[in-house]
Amino acid sequence: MGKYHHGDVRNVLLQQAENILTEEGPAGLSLRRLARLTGVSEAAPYRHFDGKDGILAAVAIAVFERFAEKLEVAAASTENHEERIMALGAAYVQFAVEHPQHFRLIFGRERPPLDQYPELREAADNAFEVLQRAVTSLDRKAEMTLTEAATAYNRALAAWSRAHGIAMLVIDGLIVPPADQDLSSFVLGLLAEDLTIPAGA
Amino acid sequence: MGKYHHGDVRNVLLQQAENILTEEGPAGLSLRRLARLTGVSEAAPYRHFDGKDGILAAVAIAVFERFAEKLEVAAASTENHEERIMALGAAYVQFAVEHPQHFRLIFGRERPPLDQYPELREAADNAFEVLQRAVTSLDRKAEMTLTEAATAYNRALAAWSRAHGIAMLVIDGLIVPPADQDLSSFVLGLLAEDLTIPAGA
DNA sequence: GGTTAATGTTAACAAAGTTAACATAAGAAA
DNA sequence: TTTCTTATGTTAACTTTGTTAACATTAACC
Repeated sequence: MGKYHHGDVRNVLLQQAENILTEEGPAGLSLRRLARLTGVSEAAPYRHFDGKDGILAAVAIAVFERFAEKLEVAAASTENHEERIMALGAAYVQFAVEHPQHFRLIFGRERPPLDQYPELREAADNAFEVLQRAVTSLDRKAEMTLTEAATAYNRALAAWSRAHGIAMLVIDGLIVPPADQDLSSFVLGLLAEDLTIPAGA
Repeated sequence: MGKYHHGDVRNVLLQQAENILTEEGPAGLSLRRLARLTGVSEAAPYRHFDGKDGILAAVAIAVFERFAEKLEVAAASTENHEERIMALGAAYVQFAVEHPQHFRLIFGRERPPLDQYPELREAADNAFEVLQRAVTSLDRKAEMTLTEAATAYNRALAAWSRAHGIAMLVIDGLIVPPADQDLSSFVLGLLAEDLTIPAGA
């Protein structure tokens, strides 16, 4: 009863890994369980991946790619610079809220170190580059002075940081979005909030 | 050779746990290793803590308390509202950068669930309350209209989010602070950055 | 002193990551 | 086709970890 070769075990493992991850987070993902659920021997995954980190890296790469896509769509939604920043921030947070486990995977402790998986680093860099390019309007960089470029870069970091912070704090339950408002308008409100104090103080 | 009772094993375990955590992060902390390093049997920790999560919770509580202290000091450093927000943000990020592992412990996946450890929840709430009180100037709340209070609350969230995002991204190596500038001025610059676009665009 | 609770200990268990040793399939080379 | 090599699977082992049970010792209190 040679039930050897199952077809493309690698992809099935990846898909299954992502399912588990979505439902239970990285804590619930064990190689052995993954193998069992996939209907393959407990050592089989090692033929296709560099151990557990290898699988996590592979999933993380896929997630980064989808994340980058969402960001690109958001960036393309408008030509206006401010609106674009807003759209990006909203998309950033939305992705985190819709796929908290995926978001945690690519930003959390369980993500394998970037410098050990070049493709992972590449996927990450690519996603962030979408952000940076959109926010700093790199296509006009040639016209910028050095200080202008520096300022633009800092604005990018500031916007990114805020979106990231909101995303983290919301999926962590530390910020609870008001129930009487939809998420995106809440997020947009936060993103637009200045630190400058209003007139009457 | 009855080397029973060692004194207060609980505190020694806690201290040792924090040492390990500082050097290797939560990944490197195993109960058995902790026990061995402490010079006690491998099951002894269970007499003092509710398993691994119990130890992590205890350490996290201590960290939250120190974190809250730092924030309080920063909040008390100035009377000016804007400056206070800045000081808080800077202190927030500084804590994260100086104690990345501790910061990750209290905000990351390895932190035991707040609703399972009431004291942990309390410690967390306390720290965040320092933030919120300082930023919304709760002492003047009586004079605020409802919308003013809501605005102030949102400003608090926005400022917190940005500081949190900066902290996360910096300790994750995703934002690299410029080498030719000291950290706090870099952070202050980011915190002060508005999303509004400069005049010439 | 004797009882009881707190605090240690050792021994066992299941689950996990990983590797080694072996088996089988598929494809290239003869 | 036959053979050699490589890719892919399998089982079995080893180590580490979290956790609990069963038992030992100390301290505290009547």
